[in-house]
Amino acid sequence: MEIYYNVVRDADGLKAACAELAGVRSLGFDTETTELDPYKGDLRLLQISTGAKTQVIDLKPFRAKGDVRTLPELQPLRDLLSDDKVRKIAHNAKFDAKWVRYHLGCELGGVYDTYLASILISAGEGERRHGLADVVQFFLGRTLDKSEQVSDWAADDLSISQIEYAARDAAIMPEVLEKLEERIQADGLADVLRLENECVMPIAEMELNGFYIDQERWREQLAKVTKAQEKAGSELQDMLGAGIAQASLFGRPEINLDSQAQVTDALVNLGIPVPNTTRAWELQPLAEKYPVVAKLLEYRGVAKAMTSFGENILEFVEPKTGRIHADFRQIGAPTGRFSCSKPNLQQIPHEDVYRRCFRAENGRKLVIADYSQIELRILADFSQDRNFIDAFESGQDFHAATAAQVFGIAAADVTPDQRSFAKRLNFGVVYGIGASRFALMTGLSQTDAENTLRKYFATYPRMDEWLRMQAKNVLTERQTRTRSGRLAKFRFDEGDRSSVGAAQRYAKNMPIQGTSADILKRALRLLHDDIRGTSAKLVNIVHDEIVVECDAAESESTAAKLDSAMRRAGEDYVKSVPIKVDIHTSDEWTK
DNA sequence: GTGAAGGGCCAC
DNA sequence: AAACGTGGCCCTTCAC
Repeated sequence: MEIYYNVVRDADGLKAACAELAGVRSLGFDTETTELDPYKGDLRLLQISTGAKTQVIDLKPFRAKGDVRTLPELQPLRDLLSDDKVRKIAHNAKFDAKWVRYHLGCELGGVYDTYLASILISAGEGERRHGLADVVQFFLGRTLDKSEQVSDWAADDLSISQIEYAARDAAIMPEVLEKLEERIQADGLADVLRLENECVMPIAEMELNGFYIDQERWREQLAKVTKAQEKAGSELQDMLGAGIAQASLFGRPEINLDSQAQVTDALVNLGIPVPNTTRAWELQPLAEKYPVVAKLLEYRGVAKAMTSFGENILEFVEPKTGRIHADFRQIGAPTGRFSCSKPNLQQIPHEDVYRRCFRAENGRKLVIADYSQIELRILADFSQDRNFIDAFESGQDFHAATAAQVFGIAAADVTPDQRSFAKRLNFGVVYGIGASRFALMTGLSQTDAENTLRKYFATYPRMDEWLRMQAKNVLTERQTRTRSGRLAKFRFDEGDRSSVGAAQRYAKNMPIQGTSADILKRALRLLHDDIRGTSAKLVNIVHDEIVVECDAAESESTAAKLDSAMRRAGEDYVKSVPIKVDIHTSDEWTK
């Protein structure tokens, strides 16, 4: 493909290029960088394309004149990039947005992300990849050469081949958008794509902000866990070894305590009836009778703490900021939920010993907010069940209210046991639980579990109806949606009961889990706009929770903004059930 | 040596 | 026989 491009290397050239681009409403956009991490490398090229002509802006000569974050002659470029009335079509725009934000000091406005669009179109059918070359191949039927992607972008003089590669990636974007838009419109995905596009910049900012971790505190905790692991490990080794015949000159063979196979063998040698798996919930009943099983569970606990939540997390601290900048995937799950890695800040244990290590920097506060029972409220709204909605509207303890209705007693008479039952029921139905699993979970007999579920669904008949309808419709329609219009398609083998069952449970859960994700994403955008220009920074999200760090003096106004953004976002998608946000301010990421 | 699969377990 | 949804990370085991 012939490519028509112009390389910009000075202020006059930039001014001319920006003047030429002024008035164009939709532009292909891409960047080339010397590293993948904006804290570690330089932004080298920005490519901005009308499709017919591509401006390739080389920042290297500008960098020689001073700090490109503030250099006045780059202002026309910043104005163009931050203008949200000018659409920037980019593939995985979060990447480019982070570099623009950190290295040019402005937001990327008007994001249209072809990567997210492609994922939305595939609707959870996981067989397709979504790299730019894959998307171009699939939607345009053309092959895109990505071999220059990993070339040396720090070189003094870039090769013609590098420049052409860079220009081509931006130039192709308007065409990709056109093809994607046909499918987006046809599949009714325009609203959810807007939601996703508007969320890109808040997430880019959050990753740049990072979450402060008190390394000293973390290491103190780690030292305690290390001691506990050594102690539990050697005790467990002795207890397990007691069943093994004294073997060789070298004493008892050492058992690898992390190997299920070896541990299971050792337990069998001790005459312990080991269940099919050695998972904690299976072993728990044996722990009372057999001290060695209790010790195994204790060891597992500390070993998990050591490996998943040990020294390795500190390796992710960025030296320039002293903070952890994790990687958030915006459509991490087909339901629309985020996933998080390197490290996963969504799975830090609840215990204060871990969470208190994540804190505000000196002179600042954390404002921590989460949606109260958002998934149950969404289910209530989808099903329009009167009893269910009433329970929320009354404002009383929801699980207690369920218990009162299921057991046919007054709310005041609900025992803690009954409330706990109701709570597990409430969460179970969101996942499409069955009687046998509920029996296993609660210790009820199969019959009692069935009766309890029957009573539960009799209490909430419209909810029962809605869940059944979801399970029924998926068989013929093979798809379902969230409130934003996010689509999930299903593949299952009609002859295979387990695959049908799995699809039916997912059809019940996906609209609920996915609408919760819709709401969080909407809230992030509203918040982003409301805190612009203040000291507040988004630092973490965990499915139904948002953590913001701000100056201590601004904590009250930040809390009000966060509360308002989350509430409005909830009310955008849930109309007939009140939205409740629990919010508090703290020095640390604790309750 | 490297990578995939499976078990186990952390979060919501 | 079993079946409670979504992730990521660490470990062992096993194949290449």
